[in-house]
Amino acid sequence: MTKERTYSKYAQEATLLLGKQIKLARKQRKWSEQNLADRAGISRATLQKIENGALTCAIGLAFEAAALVGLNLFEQDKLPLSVSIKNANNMIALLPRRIKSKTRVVDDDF
Amino acid sequence: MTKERTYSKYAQEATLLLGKQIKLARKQRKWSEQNLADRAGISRATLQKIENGALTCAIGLAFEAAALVGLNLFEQDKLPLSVSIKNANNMIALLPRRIKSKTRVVDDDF
DNA sequence: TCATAATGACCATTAAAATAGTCATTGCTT
DNA sequence: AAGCAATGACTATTTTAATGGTCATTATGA
Repeated sequence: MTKERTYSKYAQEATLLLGKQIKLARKQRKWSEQNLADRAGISRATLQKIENGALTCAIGLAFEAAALVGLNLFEQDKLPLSVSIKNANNMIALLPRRIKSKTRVVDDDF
Repeated sequence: MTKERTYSKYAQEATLLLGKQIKLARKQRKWSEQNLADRAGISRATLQKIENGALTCAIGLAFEAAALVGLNLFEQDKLPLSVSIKNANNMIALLPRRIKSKTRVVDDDF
């Protein structure tokens, strides 16, 4: 028995939703799986996993496919991603460089 | 020479932004890297890659970390993710099951 | 109707991620 | 001021993803 990894419902649903949105956008563009896979530079098998919400796929490949079909990740902040990145960096810079955890983490691996 | 994979600027920035947002939220919660890694059930090395915007990390692991620090992916649609998934499925069901690509894909692998 | 190609599902192989471990540095707390 | 723990970086090993291939099915365009 290989160590079974568990994912939160949220992570599962977010990944699945991304995949479904990619699939929908691809079909709206009338692109076949192979067509989009070629554009993204990935195999059709991998694209199928992405569209099916596989949690193990590389995030860069999934985001690449999403970008190709015109999906807008992080649409909430209407700012360019580069600006949002800088904003996040600025926020991080305001916080202590090192965090001393007060809390102990519970080991619920039983 | 291993075949070098290229990513669009958009995929790179989206991945980096997600990582920075995770890092920021983690610090705001005063969690150390090890602390969050333990909660997510991943190694500290992997969490570092995620926070640094590595494109190769498993999307499920990244989303898991994001969920743990309270990030809201897909915030634009205020609906529960499960509802959004169903909506996407309904939209997909309205489209032809198979797409006959008219366009040929250009092979720019030179 | 009919041929074609899109889809879904496998499998074996190869490439790469995830891990545990280590080490040096240095910020934070007391 | 001092000790400790957080961070950043790296390595070898194990685990797993990504690939290319195949095959059956069947929706779709001609």
